Amino acid sequence: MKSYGALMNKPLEQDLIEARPYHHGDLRRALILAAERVLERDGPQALSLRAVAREAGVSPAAPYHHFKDKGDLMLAIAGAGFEGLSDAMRAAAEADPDKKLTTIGVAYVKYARDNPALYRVMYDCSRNEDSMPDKAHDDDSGFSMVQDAMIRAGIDPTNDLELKLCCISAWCSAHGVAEMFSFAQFQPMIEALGGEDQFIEALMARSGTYAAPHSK
Amino acid sequence: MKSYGALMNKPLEQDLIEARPYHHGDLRRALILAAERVLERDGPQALSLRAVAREAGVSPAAPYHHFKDKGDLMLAIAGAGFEGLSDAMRAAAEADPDKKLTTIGVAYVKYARDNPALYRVMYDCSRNEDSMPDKAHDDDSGFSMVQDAMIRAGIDPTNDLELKLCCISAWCSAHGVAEMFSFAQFQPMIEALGGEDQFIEALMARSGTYAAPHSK
DNA sequence: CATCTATGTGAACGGTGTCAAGATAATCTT
DNA sequence: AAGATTATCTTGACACCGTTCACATAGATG
Repeated sequence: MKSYGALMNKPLEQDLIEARPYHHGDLRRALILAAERVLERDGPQALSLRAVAREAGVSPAAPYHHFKDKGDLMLAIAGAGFEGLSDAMRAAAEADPDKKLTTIGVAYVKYARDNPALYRVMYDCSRNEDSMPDKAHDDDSGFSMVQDAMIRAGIDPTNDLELKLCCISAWCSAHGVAEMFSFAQFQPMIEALGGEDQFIEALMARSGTYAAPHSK
Repeated sequence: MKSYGALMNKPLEQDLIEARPYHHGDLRRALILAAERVLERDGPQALSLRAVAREAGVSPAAPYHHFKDKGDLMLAIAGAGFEGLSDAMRAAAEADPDKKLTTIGVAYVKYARDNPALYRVMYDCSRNEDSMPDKAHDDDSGFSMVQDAMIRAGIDPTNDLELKLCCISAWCSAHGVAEMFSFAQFQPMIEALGGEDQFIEALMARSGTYAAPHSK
């Protein structure tokens, strides 16, 4: 028993944590928070299991009592990220009386821009464990908002196949912009447009005009 | 001197290599080829410097005489990948008399589908070292093909800003589809459409209708 | 109280990227 | 041709990683 005692039996520094199901702090949640801290501070390639454990003040083996392996931890982090993403989209949609598609798409991309490391983890681990972005398919989540906006944009709501195709296409476009907009070679374009926000909005406005041609 | 003698002073097994600037085989190229072999055989997460060196039959430190570090090797692999990608796009464009945008986009996505591990490496390392996808900006490369197709689609060729914006948007969309189309939750949709190809074509057809609205 | 189980530690294994020191072989100079 | 130079490769080490194991400890349960 040496140096890991930071949160042994004592309340966590951040009293954000309310429940404490076990004799030590709620390490599971503490680990996810620590992971997000590491992510923002040191970037995604520094996000190792050991670094997270270190940040949380526990031994390298401790996380294995709460997560099957590293991928499982990443999955939990990604889950938190997807929640934040869908919150951001919802907030944008509610602020826009027309609930336009581009409004939601811009919110999506801006979230990715503001949380680049987290966004990377979200899709990195959802590629490996393909269980994850089912979360994005849940009814109260982003996908249904896109669907609503798509109907508002003129897609026939009774044509389920077409509707879903358009939603998926829009989702892919947003993801593509989110991943690429920070490429160095776009910098002159960003300056020409007068800022990142304008660049994002310009891209999203051109990324798909879902209208009559496909909705028959 | 133990076991790394595979290509010491002897011609490389694959006589694909013509030039041999130094006293041992052209290890630089041999490493890139070995990396591609590892990538296809064991997937992207198995692509370690040591694995590549092992595959090429040299010691773990040998690559450091040809590449600054691991990222530099990845960069070289990605470079080869981008060449293959632009070849695939050009071939598709030349096969299509109308040189339509979707033709090129579909070729892009299919290349990503057929070389998933390589495609991952291409964009993984181009995010870190933002020097890379300038290669995709070279004049004889993909970007100018997209530009041509964009003009053919009705974008005003004299409006350089608008033209570039539309190209970037199309590029982002293709990248988004390329990264996401293999997600598990899209499987039912793929079956409903009758195959991957149809799915890709449907998505690309909806990903951006670059027409009058933006070209004024 | 004693016991059980959930949760933590410590040490170890094989893997990784990277580097410094030494060996070896092609090239350059004379 | 011989010696010096330089490029290339090996060896061995270091720190870090993910993971597992045996063991310690502290709440919960009886």
